[in-house]
Amino acid sequence: MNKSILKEKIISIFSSLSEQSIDSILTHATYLNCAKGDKLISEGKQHHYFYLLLEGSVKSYYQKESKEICVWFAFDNEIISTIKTFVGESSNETIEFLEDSNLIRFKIEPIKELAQKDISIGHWINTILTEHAIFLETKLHGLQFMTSSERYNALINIAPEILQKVSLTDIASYLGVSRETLSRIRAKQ
Amino acid sequence: MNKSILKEKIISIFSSLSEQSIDSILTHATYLNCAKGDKLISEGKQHHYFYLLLEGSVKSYYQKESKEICVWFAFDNEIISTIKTFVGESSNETIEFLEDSNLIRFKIEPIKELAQKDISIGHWINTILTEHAIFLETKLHGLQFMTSSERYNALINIAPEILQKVSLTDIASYLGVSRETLSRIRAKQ
DNA sequence: GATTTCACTTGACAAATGTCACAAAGCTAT
DNA sequence: ATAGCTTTGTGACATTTGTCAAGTGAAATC
Repeated sequence: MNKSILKEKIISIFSSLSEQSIDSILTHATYLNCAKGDKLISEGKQHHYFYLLLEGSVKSYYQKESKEICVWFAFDNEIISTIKTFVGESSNETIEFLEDSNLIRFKIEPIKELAQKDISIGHWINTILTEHAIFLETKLHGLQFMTSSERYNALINIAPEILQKVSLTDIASYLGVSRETLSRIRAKQ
Repeated sequence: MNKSILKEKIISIFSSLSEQSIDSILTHATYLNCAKGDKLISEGKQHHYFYLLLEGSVKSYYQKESKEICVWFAFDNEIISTIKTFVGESSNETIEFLEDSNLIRFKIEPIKELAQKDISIGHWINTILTEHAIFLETKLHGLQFMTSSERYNALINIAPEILQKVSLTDIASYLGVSRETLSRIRAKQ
């Protein structure tokens, strides 16, 4: 994919940014292809990039003994990062591809420096952080407020495509129930 | 409390900001006293301010039928807001004082406008958002990863003062267990 | 086409937690 | 001090969910 097609796509996704700001961001961007099963960010490690997932899907999970507990999933045109690596600490999540994917990699530090000069980039990062916080609050609310079957129904209402892309095992851990319990929830409907 | 003492205090808390930035923020600030039981922000309503809690304590909770489910607590020198009201939507949390408290109220919109001009204020808001997101992730991780007694022990290790200021009923809902279960967890130790 | 592998389902049982009811202890105001 | 209210603790029981084990079905591999 050449730079100009990339730029088209980025302009449409980062609609809040001026073309000039996008140009300065693209200076620190690289196009990438990754295969199903590849790990993008690993638990316990620092990581100096964040990503825009152009096409494909990933899951983010914690490791608990031999089990994985999914925290979130991302699909086409979503920003991928972890807060911890974004502030320079080591990640507590692993991010893994659910299918062959292509994405754009951005180096965090230079973009943060840009944000110190270009206020629209600062504002853009702000928006991403805010949206992430709202996502986390909504998820927390669901875990404390709703029964597991309510959470399941809410999920497939909001993001039905998840059933096509994500295994029921991963969805169960995302919902905070065992694989078997999710199976029974689905059987009752 | 007069303006100069206030300013001293704010300088020590907002250490990342220059004195000039603090001055411009203080233009939109008011000193406030509130009594135990008062509600600062109500579920379902918009709210145009955020706060710095100077002395005192608050709880933030969702209402579920007749029960309250606590989301977070705040004590001396902490910033108080809800993400939803910060982006102009109506709150899904209620914030209520656990004791007589004094605080500083900041009008959100003018401060956001300041952040568009003063990059250090933008960066400061950014830091608050990031810390909040890390708090939420940690809480989520605890809910999906730890048993209730592990969560209880983690809480009183990190914030032992919470036992003095917050009722066990509220702590139980914060931990995601019933009042009775928390009582039994405590009895076993 | 047979075999292996993987994802999912189902059953049986145990463990954790919620719910309801009531008792005990601590506060508040008179 | 006492009455009344709120908070916390405890017992009995029901419900939910997890765990272990076995079974099914579909896709992948040979």
